Amino acid sequence: MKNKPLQQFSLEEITDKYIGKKGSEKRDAFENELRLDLLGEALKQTRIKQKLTQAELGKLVGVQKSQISKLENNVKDARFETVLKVFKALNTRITFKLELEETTS
Amino acid sequence: MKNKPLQQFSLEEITDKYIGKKGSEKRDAFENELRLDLLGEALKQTRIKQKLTQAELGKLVGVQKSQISKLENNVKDARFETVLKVFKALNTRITFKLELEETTS
DNA sequence: AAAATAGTTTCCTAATCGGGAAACAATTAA
DNA sequence: TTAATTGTTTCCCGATTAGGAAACTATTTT
Repeated sequence: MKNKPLQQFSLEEITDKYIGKKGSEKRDAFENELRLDLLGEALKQTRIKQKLTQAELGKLVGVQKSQISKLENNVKDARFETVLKVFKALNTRITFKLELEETTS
Repeated sequence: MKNKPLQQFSLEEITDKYIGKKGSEKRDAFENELRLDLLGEALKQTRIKQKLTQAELGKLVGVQKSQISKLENNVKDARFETVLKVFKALNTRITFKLELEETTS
C-alpha cells in the first residue's frame, strides 16, 4: 500500500523521468506533464493508482460510475470545474504550464 | 516592443523565475505553473503579453470579444476544448501537471 | 462456463455553455 | 470633459454537458 510503483503511463508525451524513485522521500508525489488530449487517460491512471474503481471514485465525487467513464474517455468536452472536482477527490492537484511558442524572431 | 517587462503577475502561485531574459535564445518561451483558479487570469496575462485586445483575440479565435471576457473571468465553467482553442490562438501550449498529494505517509 | 465485478453506452431531463448582438461600464486618449 | 477604445454584462437561442438510471459489454474470478 505504499511501495507500489505501478507507474504505467505509456503515453507518448509522458516523460516518466519524474516518478520519484519510490525511495526518494523528496518527492513521493508523481508528476507528469500532459497535453490536454492525454488528460483523460491521466485521470484514469490516477484513479487506478489509487486502486479505485470508477464506481468508487464516483462515490467519492458524488456521481455515478458512468460519469467517471464519460470523463475518462471524453475530457475535452468536460468543463474545468468538473474535472477539477474529480481530481480533488483523488487528492491530486492539477496545475498548468503555459508555453508561449515564440512566433517571430 | 521588445524591452517591455510588464510582468505584472501578482498572483501567489506564479513564479516568475522563468520568462527567459529576453536575451537567452535558449528559452524564448515563458512558462508558468498555475492553479486552475488562476487560469483565467493567466489567459488574460497571456493575451496582454501579446498586446492584444479582447476584440483582437476574439477575431483570432473566431468569436466576439464578449466570449473572451467571459472566459477570462469565468474559466472554470468553460470546457477544456474552448480554453484550448483560445490558447492555441495565442500560440501558447498548455500542459498539465498532476501532483498526487500523499495521503498516508 | 457461470458468476461477479468493472467499464461503456444509451436514454432522458435539467442546467448551462457557446455564441452573436447589443447595451452598459470603465479605461484611456484628445 | 468629451470622445474613443476596451472590457463587462445582459438577452437570447441552439447545442451539449451533467447527471441518474439502466442496459449492455468487457474483464476477472471462482
